[in-house]
Amino acid sequence: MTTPAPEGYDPHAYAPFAVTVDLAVFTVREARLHVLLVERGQEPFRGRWALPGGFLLPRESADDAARRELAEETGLGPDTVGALHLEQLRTYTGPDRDPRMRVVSVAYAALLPDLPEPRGGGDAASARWWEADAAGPLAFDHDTILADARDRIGAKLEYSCLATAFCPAEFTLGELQQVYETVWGVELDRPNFRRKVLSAPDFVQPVGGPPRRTGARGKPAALYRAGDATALHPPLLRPPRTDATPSATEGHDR
Amino acid sequence: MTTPAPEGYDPHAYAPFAVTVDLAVFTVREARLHVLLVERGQEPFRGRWALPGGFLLPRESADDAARRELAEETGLGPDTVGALHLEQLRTYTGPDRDPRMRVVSVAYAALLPDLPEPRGGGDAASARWWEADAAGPLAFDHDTILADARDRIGAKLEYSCLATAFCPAEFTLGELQQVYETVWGVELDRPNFRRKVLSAPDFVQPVGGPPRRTGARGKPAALYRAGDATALHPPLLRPPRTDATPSATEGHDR
DNA sequence: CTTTTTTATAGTCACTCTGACTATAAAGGG
DNA sequence: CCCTTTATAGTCAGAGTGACTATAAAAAAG
Repeated sequence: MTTPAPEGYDPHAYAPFAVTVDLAVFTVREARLHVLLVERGQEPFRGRWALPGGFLLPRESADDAARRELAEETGLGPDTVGALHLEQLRTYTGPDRDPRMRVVSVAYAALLPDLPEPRGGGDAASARWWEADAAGPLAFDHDTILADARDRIGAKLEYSCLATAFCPAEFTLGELQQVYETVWGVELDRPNFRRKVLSAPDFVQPVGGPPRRTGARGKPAALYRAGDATALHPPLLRPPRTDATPSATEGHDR
Repeated sequence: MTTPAPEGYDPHAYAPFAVTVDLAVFTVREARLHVLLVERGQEPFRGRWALPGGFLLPRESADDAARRELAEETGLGPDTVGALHLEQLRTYTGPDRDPRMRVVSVAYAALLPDLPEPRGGGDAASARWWEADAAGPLAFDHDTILADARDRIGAKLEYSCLATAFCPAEFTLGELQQVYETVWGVELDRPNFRRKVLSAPDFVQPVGGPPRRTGARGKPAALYRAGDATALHPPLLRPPRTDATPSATEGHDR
């Protein structure tokens, strides 16, 4: 940056911006994709739901700010928040995206296993999970951010090992498949899914010991934990949708 | 953003940041990947090379700023700049990335066909193409940005139709293959490459008329232009490198 | 003008991967 | 004890891929 650097270099000669982070926090519960939203307590968009987020502190990176805000909104311990998958999505810079002032926002996507209801700790008076499809019109440009985040997550499931971030430490292949089916909105063939996951090196590793027994019906499933790989070879391509879905990875800025 | 919104909402109560865009502008010339760099005229990093870029104007989006800066640095007409492929990479927010002040930078990658030397118009006194592998230590965190940009471009060639952005309006399959080989740093089998490109729907369309005749040696190649597709089905996966290359898509923020 | 060289394009073939499907195993419920 | 449910194993045809060979169309060499 700053290539055509100014002479005296007075910081106030350049337009100051407020910088925030916005978080699209996803989980899969009851076979549906959920997103964490908070209700706004004041204008603008008072009473509307919004993605959690907040301002960067003066000496804080956006990654740090995202983890801090996430801990505040969810009440998760810093150990949990420090370990979870957090991915920078893109930055939204439309000049009118906040009616009060010029704000650029660095958006993140975070993936969580199914957890108990968030404790509305910190400043978020009311935070709760919403089914992603039912997330009404949100404040600011958060509908756009949410849609971009869903697209990105869906795409990354294909060629990364991201899906395990939705699962608890130990999980069955059925649970992992449920993640794919929920995010993609398709049904997958179980033996084929199994074959592909197990043939991808280091995607999952079997965990010894007896299978977990919840009040489930059929044959108990073997447990796995996430492997060391981060990329998926070969990729797990989602079946082509009959209705042409434009990939929507391109173009818009606000 | 701004969920825990303040009461009186004084903009100066929140840390102001300067916001810039940085551009990693790539082209393929003589079978090598090149990147556009500018030499810094003042401190810090005086005399070092850097990615072109600059500050956002008060009512300008980052996309607009990127196109404006690109036009200024390259001397390209607004029509050309308006049409080229510009992709937001990620935003760099390390608190110490600029020693003078707090600057967050939205990084973009841009792809150009091989063009004559940039006219150092605008404020960039000296802008020139550097071979990407020979781009020495750059100013600020631009080495990181450049490396991230190369990773991203290489990955996107696999599953998008991005490669045509490196080619002129009409190109041969050999030229398109050269783009893949240069960016990936591998050699590809020509008949197989041809088969895959032509079988991908709407990746390229043949252009009628006589083949272009430069002083080339062998049988003249048919010309194609970019098709309507933006995504590539099936993807054109790069051959697995013998030396394990970590995908480097994850993690670092500055 | 013929031959050689060079590049583009067509075609082959074995192997792998994939999707669709069937079969068996291990649990719980009646 | 049989039936239902879920997990896991296996099968098979077709698509896709990598490695390779063959032919076509140009320019350069002789």
